[in-house]
Amino acid sequence: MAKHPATFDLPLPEAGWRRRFRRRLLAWFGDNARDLAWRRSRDPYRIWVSEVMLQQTQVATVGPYFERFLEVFPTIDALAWADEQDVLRRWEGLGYYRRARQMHEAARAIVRRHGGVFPRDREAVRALPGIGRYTAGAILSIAFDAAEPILEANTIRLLSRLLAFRGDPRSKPGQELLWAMAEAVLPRRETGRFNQALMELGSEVCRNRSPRCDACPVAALCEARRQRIEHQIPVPKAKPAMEQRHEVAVIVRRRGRVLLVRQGDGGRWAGLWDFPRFQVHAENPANLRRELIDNVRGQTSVLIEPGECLRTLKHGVTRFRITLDCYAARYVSGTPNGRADDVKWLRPSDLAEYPLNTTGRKLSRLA
DNA sequence: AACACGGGGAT
DNA sequence: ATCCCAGTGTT
Repeated sequence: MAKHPATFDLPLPEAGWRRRFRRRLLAWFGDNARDLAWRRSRDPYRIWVSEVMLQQTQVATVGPYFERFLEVFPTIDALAWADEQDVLRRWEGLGYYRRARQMHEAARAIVRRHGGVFPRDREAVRALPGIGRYTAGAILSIAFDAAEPILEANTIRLLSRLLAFRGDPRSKPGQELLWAMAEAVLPRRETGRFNQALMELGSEVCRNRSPRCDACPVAALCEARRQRIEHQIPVPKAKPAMEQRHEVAVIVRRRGRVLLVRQGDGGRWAGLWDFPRFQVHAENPANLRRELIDNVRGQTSVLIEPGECLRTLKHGVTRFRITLDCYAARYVSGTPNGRADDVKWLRPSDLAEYPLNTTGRKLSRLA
């Protein structure tokens, strides 16, 4: 191992190691690359869509969304001119909906600033909303073979193990080391294929729970393997305590229509529609009923008569485990608050046209 | 550095 | 039930 810069904890590999690593990795990838939809084209737009969908989202989950999205929005131009509600509708169920809104905004920026052509310039790409260091590197290398490194979940694990890096890979110094490693191993040519090979190996062989070192083409080059500490790397993420929370959603019916509200910017499900939904604190049914009525009135100025609980769903978000009771309610009188854009009485059959979050979609089948 | 952001796959 | 996933942007 070569001498390393003073800022790093560990030495980066020297030239001979890097050469052997690349050769073995690429040979392995030639035999083991999965046939993924976004690997069938080098259109930067398609690569971009796949990379954004794949942010914090598993390959298996993205699968069905990718082709459907591209059927409806086949080009940057098509996406740029689309209605945001339509974009969100195609994203429904994928989560992290900010990604869809930012990609829509970025498409408009590409039309405005770059004539509708995806830019090749690193700074221009990084300037687009929703494209950070990883996604920029991935698109530029995969679409254009630019000499850009990548660092994401799979390669963090792989590179950490290759180096036997015992620190926290999410920390500032950990990130610096691993980005330097990602750059150090990068070849001059075919950087896109190489970066995908890194991710593939990290995903399929250098797995989180049970790494398959017996099937790994670079096991002999792996410092964690040599020390038999591959199971201890990377160190697990600190988990914030889950908080229990109780919410109520209300299906307010009036003359064959149901009341929907649109979530404001910045928070959960921004831009999506939902049934009126509130956090409640009451323990017993009588108080809960009172609280429910007050909440609906407070947010919609609508008087309701709540019926029985239709069903209870449980779901978790980042910090909360939520129990959601869904009530049917009869409209009595009043007018919903808010702009007409944000509050609507919809025919149940029209709910299909509106982007809802996943629990909202489940409840919509009761409406 | 710590958080918020979603939903589902894997064990 | 728990951890994690082809991260980004804000505080």
